[in-house]
Amino acid sequence: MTADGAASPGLTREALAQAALRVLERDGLAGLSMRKVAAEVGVKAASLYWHVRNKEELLDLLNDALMADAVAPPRTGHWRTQFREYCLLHRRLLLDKRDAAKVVAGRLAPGPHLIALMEDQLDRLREAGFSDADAAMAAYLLAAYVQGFVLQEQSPIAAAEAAGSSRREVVDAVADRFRALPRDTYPNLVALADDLTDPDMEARFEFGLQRILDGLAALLPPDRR
Amino acid sequence: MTADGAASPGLTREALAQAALRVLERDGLAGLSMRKVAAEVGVKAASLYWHVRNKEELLDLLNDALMADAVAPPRTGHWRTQFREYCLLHRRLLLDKRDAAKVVAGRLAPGPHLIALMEDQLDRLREAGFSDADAAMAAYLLAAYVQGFVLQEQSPIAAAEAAGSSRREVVDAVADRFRALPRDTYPNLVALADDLTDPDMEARFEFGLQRILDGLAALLPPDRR
DNA sequence: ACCTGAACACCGTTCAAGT
DNA sequence: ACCTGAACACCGTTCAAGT
Repeated sequence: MTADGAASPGLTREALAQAALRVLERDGLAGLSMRKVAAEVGVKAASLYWHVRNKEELLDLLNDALMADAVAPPRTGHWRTQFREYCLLHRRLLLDKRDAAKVVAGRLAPGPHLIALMEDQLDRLREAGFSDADAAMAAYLLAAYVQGFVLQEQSPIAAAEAAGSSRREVVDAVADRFRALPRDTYPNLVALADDLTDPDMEARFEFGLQRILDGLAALLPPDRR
Repeated sequence: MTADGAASPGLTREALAQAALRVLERDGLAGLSMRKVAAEVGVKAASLYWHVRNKEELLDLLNDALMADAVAPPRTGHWRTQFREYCLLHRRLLLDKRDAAKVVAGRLAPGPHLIALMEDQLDRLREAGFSDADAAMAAYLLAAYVQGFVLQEQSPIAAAEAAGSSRREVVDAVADRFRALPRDTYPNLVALADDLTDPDMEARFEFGLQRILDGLAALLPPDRR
């Protein structure tokens, strides 16, 4: 069927990645074991090592599978709105798959899907007028922001779920801790307890995003901002 | 000796945190087990559960212990230079302790040391002229940036070490992969391969930091920027 | 070429039992 | 009040052996 002449309908690395994706969704990253992925694909754990060097390599495959659904926003309008949209989409993508940020974080070998995304982003940044060096730095900065933010946003949820309480409860507990501090040594924490624990993460994400975009805009000549 | 009247020289939670810190430095986060921390403190693993609910709680203690060495920069000069210094120090702190960013990331319950730090930062931000809401958001943004950046920076090093190759080798390999891409479909990645893999993380960190500070400055009335 | 059984050296956590 | 032995239900990985 395929051009490479191999007839084997057997285990593909792609099939492995999909299986890992299902286990991730079901059991989270902490529950993702070689044994479970193997079972998911109808095989024993030891067999996986024929297809993959070790678990780390399986996570690389999973990483790329997570990026498979990434889409680029329409290439119309100001570069600022394009990149705002880019970051919102990327956050959504990571947020929608369980523990996705944890899988992606600190994994520097980009898979083919991420590579395609980077190419597109760099193209837009250069067209917007950024220098080569600035475009490279800006792409890195935006990716780091989104990943870092979602990691911060998603991990406590998982931890709270594991402990059996809701996100809302956890946040409220933190706010209460702030308010309960001695006002004379922690006047600012007491005063800003509500602002610090505002549960509207959407707004929080947007705030940081706008600051970064403002900062990037300042690199451009005034007529291109 | 102490005011609380307890004579027990036995295991403190503080001693546990210090032991965890030593194990972390020696074996990394992946090698940090309850059994090893117990051994480090001369006790069996099961005993730890008398002092701590579970491993998660031990990691909370470790988290706070990591923040114990944090220092605040001098409160002189422009708010911008104060917060630049703050972020540089915070990055240094995380970078100097093995896997520190991984421990800290996504752990939202702040320990006493982090609480003191937040109080100080909020105070400076408000004095600089930020509104309550903006000060809260800004503190979060800066912390998220530093943690996210160091996580990205530190994890691959650990992975490379585990695989037996140096960071330099890994980065070069990525650059080679970019350059080896077909130039017609990935012209930007090929052209910017060097910029994208610039190993000067110090400069990369500074770039993002300056963009964020620029963006924050734009929130202030012109005369206070 | 691909899969398995069995083993090795580990995990976190619980719990009855000790002192 | 604090610690232990022993057990349970897991891990990732290797390797000889199967087909």
